[in-house]
Amino acid sequence: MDVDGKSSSKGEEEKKNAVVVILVGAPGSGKSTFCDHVMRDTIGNGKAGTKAQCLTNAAAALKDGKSVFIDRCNLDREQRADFVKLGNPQVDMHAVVLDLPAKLCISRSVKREGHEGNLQGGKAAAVVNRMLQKKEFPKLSEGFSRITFCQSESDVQAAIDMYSALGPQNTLPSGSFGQKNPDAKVQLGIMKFLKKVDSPVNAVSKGDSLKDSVTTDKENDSSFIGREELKEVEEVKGVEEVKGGEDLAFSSLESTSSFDNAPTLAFPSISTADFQFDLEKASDIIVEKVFEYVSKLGNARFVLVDLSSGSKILSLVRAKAGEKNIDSGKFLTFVGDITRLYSGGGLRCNVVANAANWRLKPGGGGVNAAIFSAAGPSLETATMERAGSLAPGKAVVVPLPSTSPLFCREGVTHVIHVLGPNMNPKRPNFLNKDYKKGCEVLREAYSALFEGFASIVKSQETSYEEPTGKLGSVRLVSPVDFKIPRKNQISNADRKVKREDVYESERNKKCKGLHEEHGSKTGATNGNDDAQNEKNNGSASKAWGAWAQSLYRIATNPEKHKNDVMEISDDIVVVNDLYPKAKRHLLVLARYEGLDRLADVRKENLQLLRTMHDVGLKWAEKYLSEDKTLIFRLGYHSAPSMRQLHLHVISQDFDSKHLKNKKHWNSFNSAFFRDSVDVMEEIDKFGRATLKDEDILLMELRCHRCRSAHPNIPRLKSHIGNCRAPFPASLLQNGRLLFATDKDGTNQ
DNA sequence: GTTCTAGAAC
DNA sequence: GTTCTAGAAC
Repeated sequence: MDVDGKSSSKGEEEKKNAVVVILVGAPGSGKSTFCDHVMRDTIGNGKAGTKAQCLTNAAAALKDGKSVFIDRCNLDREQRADFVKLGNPQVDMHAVVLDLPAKLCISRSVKREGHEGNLQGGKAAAVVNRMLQKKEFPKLSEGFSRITFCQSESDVQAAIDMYSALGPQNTLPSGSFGQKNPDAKVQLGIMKFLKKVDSPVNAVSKGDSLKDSVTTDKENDSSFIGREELKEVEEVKGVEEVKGGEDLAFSSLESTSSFDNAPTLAFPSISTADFQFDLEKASDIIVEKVFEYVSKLGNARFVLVDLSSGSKILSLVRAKAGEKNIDSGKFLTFVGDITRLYSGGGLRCNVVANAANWRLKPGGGGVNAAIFSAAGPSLETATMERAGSLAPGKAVVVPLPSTSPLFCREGVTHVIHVLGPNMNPKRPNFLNKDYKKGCEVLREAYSALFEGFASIVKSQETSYEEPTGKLGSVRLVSPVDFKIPRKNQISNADRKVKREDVYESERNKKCKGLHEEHGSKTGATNGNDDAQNEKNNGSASKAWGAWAQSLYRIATNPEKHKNDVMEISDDIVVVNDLYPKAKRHLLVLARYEGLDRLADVRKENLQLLRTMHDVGLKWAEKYLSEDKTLIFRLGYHSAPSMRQLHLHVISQDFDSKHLKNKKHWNSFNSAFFRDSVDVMEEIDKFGRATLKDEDILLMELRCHRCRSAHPNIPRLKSHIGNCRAPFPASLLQNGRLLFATDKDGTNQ
């Protein structure tokens, strides 16, 4: 079935409400079923036609004033373009995206016999798999006035109901609806796709499901809002695409583009929720303050975030920002969860503002509860070290410990708590309708917030480790302060000096030196080391088990491991990995006490990273000269199992009996593996490297060259033994991969 | 029946 | 990090 015509009941004037609905989805996603449910009559009797026939039929049906549903896969933009052209000012173009779990599409396709696409049996899985890899979701900019995403059977049913009920007199709101977490990187393995019934791990809905969006829009009587919001989502999608390419799982590889890395502050509207501040007045102040700071802060971006898709404050602010001609590249509004901007929306924000309470404690509700909960207990500890309470109109900058999920998952380096004026009689510091005072305090609050952000931007532009100290009403404290145990109650002025002392003794001394000075410490038992870890991080960081100490021991006493060590210097030790995961797999260990993993690395370690990289390069080149078929990659694991910072230098054949499980594969072939070149760049720019959560290791198995998915390790290994596809473009950039060179110096 | 994964123990 | 092994998947 290619084209279905839905007859408009009667009369000429209904023509203007005719609609072309393009169904977008893989085979087995339920496009035909969708049409069957919505349609009364079908053109083409369910037989497949050519695209040309389909277009002709569709045009004819439209001429008759009928609505048309296009039932082809339409998974890429080019395919859709010709159908979009059918639209004209009298005809709305809609897209319905059936983005159901791959396992469902596959199992349906496999079952189906004699379906027009001739996709039976085993081939179906492969075809669906391939199509899903290449899918390009439709965007409003292609010419659609409405896009409905369906990501579950219930979404599909809701869409069917909606289109079935669509009479000739009514229209549906414009905009894009129902797309959930577009960044669902962690997918279930293919076997799970085929077998299990549960939905994808990341299918989180935050009230933006199809039904919610539609209702919200009705309540707000505005299709305009829907459309505008889509623009925001689209902008964010743009970001996602820039870095994501065709494979979401690899998006972070390319995420270091300068655009994406502009310092960005995400902030909720202060005081307008629980504190009941007037929205009109608040939106004026937001726009006024953003206007003031946007020009001051170079390429820094500001993002106003609200959870609800029908948010009044967002539309007010958007309209007023438009009037003031604020650069839309620097000030965005965003609908979504402020604690999942990157993982849920592809939007990278290094600083997040919290609408805090005066006690700076978790709980309450709204943004404050969400941020404390998402950041984990380390945020509370860190906050309490900065300040015990907060007055209205003030803000406090808190660097996030690298152990915080908000840091690892979302790339947030700082949280700025800000307290606004309160107009709610049930809350502390109630201003009793005194909006003169209220506006004053709200202005002060945004100034403090943006000054805090400015100070972070500034400190990152210059040296990350030289905080500018007190700035306006904002206290900025270097992240290193976390290393000071809480009991050290010292003045702020003393703190900086003290901090450097701590830093000097705990970080910069090399193992060798430390060993001489504190002989007992290096020989300390496991238990003591763990205690040290606990104390230093001020949070429940992963303790290193006894089995995780071997690299640490080698780095500390390389002379005792003469048989294993290939190179020793003051800074590094080179060893072969005891369980190599490829033909060549060696480790460059840092010989610095306290540098246990990438999360511990700061800007002052940049030279060390460069040294490690150069040593790794030297060894890779040596092996490349011996075997020109090898290809090398240098990088770090986001969360290593073994203590002591180590750089992996690993050939890309992955031909090894020691590569046995998903974790092994994904730790070298997902964003969990941080290329050394990217790590150095991030440390240089931001003082920290972005790290991926261990969740990503459970991701499906994909070939690192052609990106095809495989059901299990043995099959993957037999595939990679033969696959000669070129590597993905992202890996070929910036010297992430090292190839042997010909005599004339060109790459092979 | 064999193959493969994933969690616990080390 | 690996090894061991129960039980799921085939």
